[in-house]
Amino acid sequence: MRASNSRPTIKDIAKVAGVGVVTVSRALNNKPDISDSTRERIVALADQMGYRPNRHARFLKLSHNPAIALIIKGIDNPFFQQVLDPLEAIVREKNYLLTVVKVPHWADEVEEATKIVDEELMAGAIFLGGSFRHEASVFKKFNVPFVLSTVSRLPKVDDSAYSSVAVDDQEEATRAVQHLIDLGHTTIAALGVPEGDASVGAQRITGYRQALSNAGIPLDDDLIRFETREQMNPYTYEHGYHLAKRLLQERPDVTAIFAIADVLAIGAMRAIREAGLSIPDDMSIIGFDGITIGQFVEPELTTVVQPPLEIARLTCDVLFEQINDSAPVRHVFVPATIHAGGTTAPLVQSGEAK
Amino acid sequence: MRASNSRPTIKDIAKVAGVGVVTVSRALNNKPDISDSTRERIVALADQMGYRPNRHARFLKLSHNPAIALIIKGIDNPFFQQVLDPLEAIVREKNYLLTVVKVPHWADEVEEATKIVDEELMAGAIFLGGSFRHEASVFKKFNVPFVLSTVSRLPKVDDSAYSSVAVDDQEEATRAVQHLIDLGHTTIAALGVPEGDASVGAQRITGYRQALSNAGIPLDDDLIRFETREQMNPYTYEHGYHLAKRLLQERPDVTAIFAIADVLAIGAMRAIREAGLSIPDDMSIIGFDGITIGQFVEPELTTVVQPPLEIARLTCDVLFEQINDSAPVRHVFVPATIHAGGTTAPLVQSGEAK
DNA sequence: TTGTATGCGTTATCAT
DNA sequence: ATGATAACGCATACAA
Repeated sequence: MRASNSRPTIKDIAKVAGVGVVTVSRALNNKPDISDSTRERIVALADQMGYRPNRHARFLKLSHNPAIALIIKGIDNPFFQQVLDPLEAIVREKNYLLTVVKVPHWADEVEEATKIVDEELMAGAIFLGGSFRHEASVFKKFNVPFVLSTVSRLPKVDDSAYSSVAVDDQEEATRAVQHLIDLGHTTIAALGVPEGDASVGAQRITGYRQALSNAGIPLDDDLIRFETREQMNPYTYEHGYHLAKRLLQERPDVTAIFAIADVLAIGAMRAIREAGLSIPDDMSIIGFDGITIGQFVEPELTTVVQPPLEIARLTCDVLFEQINDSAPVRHVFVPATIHAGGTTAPLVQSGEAK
Repeated sequence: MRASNSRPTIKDIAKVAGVGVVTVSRALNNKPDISDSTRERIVALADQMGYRPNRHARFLKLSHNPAIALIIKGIDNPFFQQVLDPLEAIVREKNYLLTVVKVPHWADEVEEATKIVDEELMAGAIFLGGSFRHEASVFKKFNVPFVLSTVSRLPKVDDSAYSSVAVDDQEEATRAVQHLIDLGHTTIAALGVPEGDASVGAQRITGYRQALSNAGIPLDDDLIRFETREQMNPYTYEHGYHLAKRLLQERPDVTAIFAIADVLAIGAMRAIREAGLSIPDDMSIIGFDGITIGQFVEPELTTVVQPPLEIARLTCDVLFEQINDSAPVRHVFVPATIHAGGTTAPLVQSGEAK
């Protein structure tokens, strides 16, 4: 039953067609130096015999494997799905195979990627998300082109060591918080980057601090909420829920929340409702990402929208120009937009809070 | 720059170590017939030289590729993510590589799968979701074990042609609709399986009809809503929203909705709110799947919960017992449970609707 | 315990 | 235009 032994090889086809293997190879790969008549004959025969090329054999010889590894960490965030989808389409369109490797959020994504890429002799890699705690050295091991998607600056690593396509997380976060400040809020909490995350989470928090600082609002670290439970994905509705639950208990003076991800915001919204507060009248909240579900919760989520299609397209552009043309590393920033939903409102100046 | 030419092979290691290639091969694969001292020496050397086995070479020889293809159609449904995640973990734990192939919902998933599996000489395949319009014949082409996950009965195909792990979609749908009937509803609409879908969608609609029939409620096909726009994924919030929007305009007599997927239900909830109706007082709605976000919308979604972990585990069980022990095909049904949220309520007997 | 020779399916080189 | 042969990296049967 465990067939596959029955699969015809070019040798079999050659035998049946009464030609040499190399002729078959040429016919199947649209190479020159072969008469149209024999080509057609062979192609038809191969099709009829149910021939499939053996990638292992082919790429053992060619040592060029048209495959891209897509390393994705923290898949739970639906936003990644929204960029993964077009990414996959584009890669396939270029006749490359995309191998998606999900790594648990506590694992070392670069380590995993190196292994896969090396063993499979892949042509390149894309890191979607991820929290890079790495030193520059780990990227040295990487001997194929790679791009960081939705991740921009890496604090410990020199720009020249990698490429990236992302929104300016810090800048956009500042704008988001500025939006809350413009509405009159001054006691603004932030949810929640775990310590040690050296990536988008940290940058968005930096943006938060920046906005407060710009506005002359004193920083209060107690308002920056996160949790560091091991083996727990920080980008989940649950996490946002728990963070907000505690926040509301401990800090009834808060009137607005900046969540570094929509999933956290949506989880927080439930906690806010459970606390008997109304959104946005008693509590404003703004998210980050622009995931689809944000438009279907009540009220519709106000958030910083990252353009998934554009990110996907640019990621592929940068990657393939490195693969095909040996182009140098590049850092692309794409603009985000604030989508005004119904979760933010001007601060009501009165003492009736709580 | 495009290195990978620099990767050491066992030949290089053998040269440096002053031994034969076969000794290296044995050392690296923990084979017997090799002294511990040389093994350790070689392993250390390989590590130091940054050796990585070349899968192409290895599996060209072995013609057994420890890789599983995961074909997933209609990825937009978040429920698939919830089973994909543990699935991936289990497969990796068994030291198999999982290649996820997403196919657009209008493509032929079996065709795609056959190609990949053949070319990569994969050991097996898992179909996650999908709408199988196929005749039995297409499965004959498949010469490796495969399992349909979250899909049970295929109308046109004999049971002996495939394995499956899923809830009993028809039965559970009947229970869901029965739940609405028990609350006193009689004018119950259903959202939305496109015509031609021969899979879970159709079965859940069949379950809906069954429930009405059991209760002696006359069937009204106008209450079964779906759309057949080409190239449009039916399992989205948007789709549910549009279906409900029209339904509410055309049929103000409806008091309850059965959605064949949670995404549709959640999309519909927005349409219901926009129509000025309250959930569940003016309109009850029940979903199917048990996606996480259902617990974070307001009110919390009442739904039929499929157990993703159990489905993932059983899918792997069935697949690997076929791969390793040549076990026969098997059909596993897992029980679902109705999660009582806040979107269903007893019918209020009065004329104030609308 | 270790090494030599062979072949997996394919493509490139060099012939004819 | 076509074919014989070598080579890709690895693992196995067999010999030493």
